[in-house]
Amino acid sequence: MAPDLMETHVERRTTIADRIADMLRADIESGKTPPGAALPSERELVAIHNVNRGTVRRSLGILVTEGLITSQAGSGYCVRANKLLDWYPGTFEHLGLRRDTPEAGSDAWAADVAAQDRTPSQDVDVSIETPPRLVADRLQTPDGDLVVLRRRLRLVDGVPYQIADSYYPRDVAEGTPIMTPGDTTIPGGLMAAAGHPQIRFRDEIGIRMPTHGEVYRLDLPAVTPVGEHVRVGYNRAGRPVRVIVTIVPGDRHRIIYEVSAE
Amino acid sequence: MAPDLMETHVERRTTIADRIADMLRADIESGKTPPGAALPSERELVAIHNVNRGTVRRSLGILVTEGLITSQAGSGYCVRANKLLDWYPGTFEHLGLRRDTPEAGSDAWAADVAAQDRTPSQDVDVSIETPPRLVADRLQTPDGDLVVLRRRLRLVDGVPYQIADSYYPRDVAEGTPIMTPGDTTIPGGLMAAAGHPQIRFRDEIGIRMPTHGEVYRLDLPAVTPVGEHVRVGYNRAGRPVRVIVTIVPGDRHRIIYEVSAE
DNA sequence: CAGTGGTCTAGACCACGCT
DNA sequence: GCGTGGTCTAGACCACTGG
Repeated sequence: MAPDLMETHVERRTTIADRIADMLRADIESGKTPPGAALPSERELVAIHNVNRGTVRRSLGILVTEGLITSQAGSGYCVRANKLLDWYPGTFEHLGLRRDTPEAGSDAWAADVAAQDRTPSQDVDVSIETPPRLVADRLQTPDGDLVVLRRRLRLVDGVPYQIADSYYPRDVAEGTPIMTPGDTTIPGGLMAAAGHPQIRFRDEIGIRMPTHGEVYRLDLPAVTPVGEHVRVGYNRAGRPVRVIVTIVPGDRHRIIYEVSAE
Repeated sequence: MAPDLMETHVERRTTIADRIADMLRADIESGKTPPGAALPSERELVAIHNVNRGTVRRSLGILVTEGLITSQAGSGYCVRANKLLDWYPGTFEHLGLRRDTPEAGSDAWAADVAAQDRTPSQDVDVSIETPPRLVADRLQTPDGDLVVLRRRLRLVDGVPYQIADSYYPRDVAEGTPIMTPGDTTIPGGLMAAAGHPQIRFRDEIGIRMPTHGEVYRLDLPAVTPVGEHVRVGYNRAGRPVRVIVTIVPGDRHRIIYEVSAE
């Protein structure tokens, strides 16, 4: 083992792997290893620090866990680079409605993205399915009832950024523009067009690790946490008419609410 | 290697460690290994499955990463149990204010916890420090200026649940109840008492992995993502008078916003 | 084809928990 | 003092990437 790694080994409660990770992290944060740049290979680090490959792998594992680097078998490790997008799921100014209002429909997101000088796009498809229990509970549909599912994958500059799946009771959606697949824009919003303008909504935000399916759809690097944003929308009669489940990778988003009391 | 582990090794793209993790996970999800129960020791699993200890450690590492189990050196692995707490950082009904209003002060949280039949408590201390840049930017204080920091660790049933650190410009806080350490309750709220009632706020929510310090203060199991909730509060003059940074472990919370348009 | 990360084996020593 | 998890070593084979 290299002497510089050995010296502090006894006095501190830090492992060799920790200290190698610290050095690599310092190089990344100082800009010496810029975003996109390749790191030394595992076997090079073995030679540099005179330690075992398992130890080097543990060091790199720490940085992968922190989301600083990614690995690709056959190629190597490189520094990650992701720009944060500000997402405004609900913005209210002075009791008036501004950006993503209950009425505004789905282009509020596209407008937000464009306002940040980036290019939005969406993959949309529509199907009829049995909803997960979380959704059935919130839509108050009987057990086993089918609902309309409008699946969206939202991209920014061609990179997947969000999964936004909307669930509607069949009587609300059928025969309305909601059933139209593709990235369509309806003035006034989908819900108003369906005769159920949204008057109130309730947002729940959970923080968790992604499922395998989400990792695949969003092309997530390992160990990136996601937000699960569940919006239940209600019509004038107080009936829940839509549930939107949005999966928001933590490395690409900042969620913003603006609220005013007068 | 045990034959049952070897059989599927070639046909599927799953590792031995994956399959041992799958078996352990199935036992946890079926309730065969209930919350709080101990898992077999690493060396027992080595004997059971006839594989190397490193492989067993990788299996257990998968479950630790998923947040299903915790490890304790000298003792063993056990199944985790954590109840979710609903947190309402901003709840507005019919344009009126309900729970945590800009005016209501810090006991809104305690009230929410109590409403869920659980017992809140807080550790509070106050100091004067140079704020992190994220806070200085939002308070619009000159570089290097000192601010008042009110540090809170919020506990539920004696278990750490949130870190809530509030930052105030010195002229706003000094000579007011804000400077009082300990878990005090001020009717009408701290900000109103200081002569700066909050009229508007802006919430930013980021999702990330915790820092080492947060892991320690919140006693987090490995690989638990957190939400970083930053609230900037403004007074009538539109001046930012408070920044609250709340660290919310994902395994203990669901964040809820309720918004109404009429 | 040479090099890379991913996985696995078979040992070892340490600090810490429990009893 | 025995068993536990935490760390480290020194090998090995595989699938994949890239020139």
